[in-house]
Order: sequence, then structure tokens, then C-alpha cells
Amino acid sequence: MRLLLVEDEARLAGALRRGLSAEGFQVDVAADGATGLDAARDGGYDAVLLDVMLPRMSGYDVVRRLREEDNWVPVMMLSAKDGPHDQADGLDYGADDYLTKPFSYVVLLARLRAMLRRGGEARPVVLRAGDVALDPATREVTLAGQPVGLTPREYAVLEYLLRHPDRVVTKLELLDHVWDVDAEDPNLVEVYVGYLRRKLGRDTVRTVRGAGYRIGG
Amino acid sequence: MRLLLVEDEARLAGALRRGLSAEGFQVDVAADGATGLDAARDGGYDAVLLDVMLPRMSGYDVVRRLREEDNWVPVMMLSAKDGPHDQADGLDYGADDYLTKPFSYVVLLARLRAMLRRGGEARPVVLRAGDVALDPATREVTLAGQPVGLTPREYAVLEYLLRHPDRVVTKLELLDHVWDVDAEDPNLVEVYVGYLRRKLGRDTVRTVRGAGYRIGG
DNA sequence: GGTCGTGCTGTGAAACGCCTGAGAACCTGT
DNA sequence: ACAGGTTCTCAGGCGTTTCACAGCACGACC
Repeated sequence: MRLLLVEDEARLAGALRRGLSAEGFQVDVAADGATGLDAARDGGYDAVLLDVMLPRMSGYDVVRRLREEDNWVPVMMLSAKDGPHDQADGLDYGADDYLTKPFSYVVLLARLRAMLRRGGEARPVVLRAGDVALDPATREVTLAGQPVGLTPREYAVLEYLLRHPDRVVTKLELLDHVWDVDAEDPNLVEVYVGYLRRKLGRDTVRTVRGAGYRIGG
Repeated sequence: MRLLLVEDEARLAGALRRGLSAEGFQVDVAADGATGLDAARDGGYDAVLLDVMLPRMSGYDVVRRLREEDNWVPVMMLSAKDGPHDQADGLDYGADDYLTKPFSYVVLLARLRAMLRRGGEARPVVLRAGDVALDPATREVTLAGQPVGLTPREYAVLEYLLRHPDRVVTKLELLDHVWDVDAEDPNLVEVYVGYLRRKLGRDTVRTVRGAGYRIGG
């Protein structure tokens, strides 16, 4: 499932992009109306999430132009304007749904699913490094295609490493993110990296002496 | 365009009826869930406006029953419940849109038009995983073709798992969706998974320690 | 080669998560 | 009121997981 997100507010765009990616969507971002319209025109998207207040061309105009050009890709408008007429305008210009900021992420997802129901299934995003693959959706980890059983802690460590590939991750960083706000003993991390190496092979996680660990790269 | 309005609050029903008639819709009103379901079953409506809190049968149940019976008439839920999970549930049961009371009449109209533009949908009927099959229409569950008798709660747990196959479903997720908004004890889920395993075989529902349960995959 | 500091790993105990049987509470229909 | 079925609570038990500890291995540097 490919989504086009047209949103100029960088922080919101980033957050949505990450959240939706985790749900298995391929998300492209356009930062203004004109680029968004061009991207949507090229097609290939299963749905478009469209902010209303955009530089260069408003979301209303984008969806209107698309519909004028007979492009019926499902469009969900996102807007801080919650006056009844704003909603009505968006929907009458051809949007399929209209969500008011601030919105709950759960609602966005549910409405998105409802909108996409005519289409197929979401393709999962899989984190990879070498021949190790981790699928956050199914929580499955494979080594060269073979499933590997990991304990929750092991899984959490591996996931964090895979989400920050190709760079050194310090032990304290791992302690902070994988353990609760208390653990201070770096040896804990060493122990769990040891477990992972035993299950996934000696070289999947490399030690950077004096700095931390690195996966991939 | 024929509309079915299922709403027990007489004043709101009257106002909507008048307003929508003025727009050129033929509006029939049903005052409780059971009559509403019967009316919608008979077909002939282009869309259904469905209150959630209804006497005799909730709006959720009405839309779920309709979808189970393969009736894909466009449904818009109207509700005072505006929690994210309420919306998500309504939409996941098969509603096409969800409007929170109090709503603006202009918005209702615009969303109604958008919904009618989209038309109905189609979805698969029988849910499967391994040699277990669940037919929501007949509410029948079979194991390798042989019918299996499940209690309502067991059925609900199995249905939720089958609607989210191949991925890990947490106990809290199951508590939220299968039980009412109160239950907190994960052991309840464990007990019911135990019941299901006893009836459907040890391996139909697999435990993912520290995460939840998974079916299929 | 020796020394120091850092990282690795085997052992074992405690905590945890999950499963299950027993039975109480609760319906529902007779 | 009763019987049957269903839902739910509770406590015991078992295997897994987590973690602390201590000794060992190894790289860096002198």
C-alpha cells in the first residue's frame, strides 16, 4: 500500500510517516500543494492524505484539480479548520474523508482502512541487516529465511539496533530505550548482545570497542 | 435516493427527516435497532444513517449483522460516543463513516453525499486459518470440515483473532475488543484461549511469550 | 611479554508469564 | 425452583526469562 502524505508541517509529517510506515504502508511525503498534486497525478498511490493549509496550493485546490482530471484516488483531508463549511467544502470538492486536527492516530488508521477497503492488503515493512530480517507486524525474526525464536528482551534489543542501523549505538542508549528508567549496568547489554549473537551468528552485531555496538553498515 | 434513518430520539429523527426530505431524499425512520435491522435487510435503501445507542439492539450490532449477511449498503454511524476506539470499532464492524454528536447538518449532508458517491463494497466472507473456518454469516465454526460448537465468548475471541491473522494480537487488545471497557485481567484471555485450544486443537492459536497470541502465519 | 581496562560468558537464583483445574456466580429456559 | 450451560475468579504449578555475579578472554598500550 503506497500512501502520499501532503503536509508542510515537518514534525507532524515525520510522526505520521513513521507511524504509518510501522503499519506497513509505503509513505511518500510532499511538502506543498503543487508538488503534492504532481505526485498524485503520476498515480501509483493507493490513497492520499492531504493537509488543507499548504504553501503554493491549498488542499482544496489539489483535490478539485485531481477530480477535474478524472483522478479518483481516495483522498483524506487533514485540517485544523473544523467549521462545518470547511468539511463540507472539502468533501464536495471530491475528498473521501475529512479529519480535523488534532486527531487521534487510532481514528486516522481506522478511517484510512475504511477508505482503502476496496483495495488489497498492506505490505509489511521488514527491517533487515545481512541475512537477519525482523517483521514488526508479525513480530517474526528470521535468519536466512529460517524463523528464530527470541525472548521479548532479545527482540527489543534487536529491534532497536535494526531501527538505527549503520551507526554505533551505545550501551547506555540501549539501556535507556530497551530497559526501564533504572538499569545502569552496561553488562546487561553485553549479556543480551551475547544471546543475540548465539542465536543469529557471531557477526550480526559488531562490537565497537569503547563506543558500543553496530548492526549493518 | 432512499435513506433509512435508525434513531430513537424522536425530535432529532424528525428534524433530520424533514431536512433530508427537503434535499430530495426519501427517508424512512426506524425507532430501534431490531426494526432498523429488519428494514435494512429488506434492501432498497441507498444508505443507512444509524445511531449507536438504540433500544433493543445497538448500532454496532446492526451494522455487524448486516455485514455478516453480506449486505453492503453504505452505513453512516451517528453517535455521542467519540472515543477513538468507538470510532475504530464502528468502522471496523463495517460502517463506512462515523459522525459524532452533536454534528452539523451541513457536515452530515456533505459526508452523506461523499458516501453515496463511493457506493457499496465487497469483502470476503469466510475467515480461515489452517483447518479452522469461521463463517460470520451463519456463525458456524468448523474444524477440518466438522462443525464445532463454541460459546458466544469463545466465538468472539476466535473471530477477532481470525480478523487479524498472521500477526501478534495482545491480550489487552483482545480485552478491549471482545470484552467491555472494564476488564483488565489478562488471565481471562488466557482462559478463553485455553478453551479454544481444547476445542480446536493445541496449535490453532500459538502463544508468543511476552507479546500475545497469533493465529495463522 | 606484561598490565590494564573492556567486553564476554557460564552459573544459578529469583521473578515472571502462561496454563490449567476447581469452583463460584450468573444467566436462560423449563 | 431447578438444571444446564456459560462466564469469570482464583490459586497452584511449571517452564522460561531475566538478571547479578564472578571469572575468563581479548585488545590496546606500554
